[in-house]
Amino acid sequence: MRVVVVPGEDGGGRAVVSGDAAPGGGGGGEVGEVGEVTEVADLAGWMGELERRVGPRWVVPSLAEVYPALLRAGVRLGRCHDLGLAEAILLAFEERAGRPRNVAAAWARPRGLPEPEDAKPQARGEQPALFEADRRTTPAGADPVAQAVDVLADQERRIAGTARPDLLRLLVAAESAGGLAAAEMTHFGLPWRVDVHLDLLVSSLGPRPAPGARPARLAELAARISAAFSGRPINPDHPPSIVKAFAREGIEVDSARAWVLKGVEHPAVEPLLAYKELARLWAAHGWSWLDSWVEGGRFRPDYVVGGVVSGRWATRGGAALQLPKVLRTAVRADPGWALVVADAAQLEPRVLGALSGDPRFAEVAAGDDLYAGVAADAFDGDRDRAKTAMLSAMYGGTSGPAGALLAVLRKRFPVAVEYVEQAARAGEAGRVVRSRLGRTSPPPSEAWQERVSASGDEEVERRARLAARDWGRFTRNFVVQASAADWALAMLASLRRRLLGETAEIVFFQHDEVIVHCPAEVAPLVAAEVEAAALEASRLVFAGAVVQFPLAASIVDSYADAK
DNA sequence: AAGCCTGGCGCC
DNA sequence: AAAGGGCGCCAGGCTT
Repeated sequence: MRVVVVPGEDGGGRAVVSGDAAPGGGGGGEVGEVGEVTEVADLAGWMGELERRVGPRWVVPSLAEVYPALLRAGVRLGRCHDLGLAEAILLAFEERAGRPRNVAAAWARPRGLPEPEDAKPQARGEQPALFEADRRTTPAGADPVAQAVDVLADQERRIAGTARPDLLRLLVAAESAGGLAAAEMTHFGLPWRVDVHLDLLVSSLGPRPAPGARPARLAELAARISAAFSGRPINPDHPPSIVKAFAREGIEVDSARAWVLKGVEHPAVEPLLAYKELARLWAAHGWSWLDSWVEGGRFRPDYVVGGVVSGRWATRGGAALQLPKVLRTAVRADPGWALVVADAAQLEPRVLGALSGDPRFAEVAAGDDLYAGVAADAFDGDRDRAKTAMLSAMYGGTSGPAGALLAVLRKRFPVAVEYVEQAARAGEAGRVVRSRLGRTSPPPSEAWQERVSASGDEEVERRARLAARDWGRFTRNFVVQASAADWALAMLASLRRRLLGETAEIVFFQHDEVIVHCPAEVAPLVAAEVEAAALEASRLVFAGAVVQFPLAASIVDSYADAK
């Protein structure tokens, strides 16, 4: 059973029960009978009750808008279809990404895509039209629930009309499960020991400075930097002034990046590198970060499901996906509880192996360490060179030794390398590419089209080639990154479903890594479910692939102790 | 003052 | 032959 729900005001809403689509989508994904619309005063209570009794698949315009309030009311949902998330995937698939046609989709649109001119944000308080007119089959002003039913049917029809409706259906289901998991992760929060974090800040930066002042340790380093430049005051936070200061000493550097400075012989280098590292900690994850993001021993970032075109998540505020490794020690299980930390090892090269079906690659990738296997087969056991070669294949790197290493890789694993090169050629030609499940790369902009097709002097044509290659690198990486995101999302969805009846909270998910917080005695079961979820994701996303996707779980007290 | 850009660096 | 993909966030400094 499916229940379509559109929230209204003051915690109420409207709902309608809708029949299930014909099994297997053989009937073209028609929505079955639609019942009477129910006016609900206490939406959370009503949904909680129905969830317990029936456990339907809920259909909502936007989980991000509905689910947090339900969670606060103590209601968790098992299964869901988020119309906005599904719409974003379908519009991209149909190469119409610029025109989301309902508010939820506009909200959920991956960042980085151009804002459509006709999708200006609604004024506050104004009741937005749920759907734009272009595809509406119900009359203007019709019940929003009826419109949602209509959109659901439309989406199912569009999915059924694709070459692989099974894969796209899986992607849409996984995306919605991700929407549920994301809201739950924010609700539960990542356990965060403020005292541990504060100790770390004080021991590395000194006591918390007054507002507007620099921490003592940074001020000392700044003084040492200025002293090293003949006492002339230098602002270490201003890269151009650092470049100029070195130039005055007769040292030409073309940037003030840490890795550039590492190659410079000068007394200012050591304090500068130390300053950069500490300034980063202070600015990005210092006292004000703690004030803003950690409350009651929990870090609660806002996750943006599908926020990256490849299907990776983004976050809004809190920089949750860039937690520096030194801070992992602040992530601790509650007393009597444990963290189950699981990380898919070498996910992207494994994904490339599975996508391409390269038989020799599958053979050497069988072991725990894929790069070691590739090295033994093609690089005289030199793991670093094997890794560089693989990364070049997936990222399009060509500088330094990368080109030559890639040539070796191509000779030994022609099928795997051809897979990404074909994606690169598609991008260079302005075509879209798709992930394993059908997540589709955005089409290049019109500005790109013009630049690439420009003809004229040598410089213009050189720029055209560069622009084409830039986009080729993007699509080359997209097929791997987005298919890895497919797998990770399917794994998360599977894990979430497996843990629904347990006392266990998924509290963190970062591209290829997941953290579960649970009572210590439940941890072994959770670890087993993590591995089962990885197997299930592999079976669903890469059916028949020889390549394995190990997801080893470790049970720890502190995130810093994982692996 | 607010918005945008750049350089830089954290994570995958 | 070929400038390694994706993000978020910060400070500084520019423009509006």
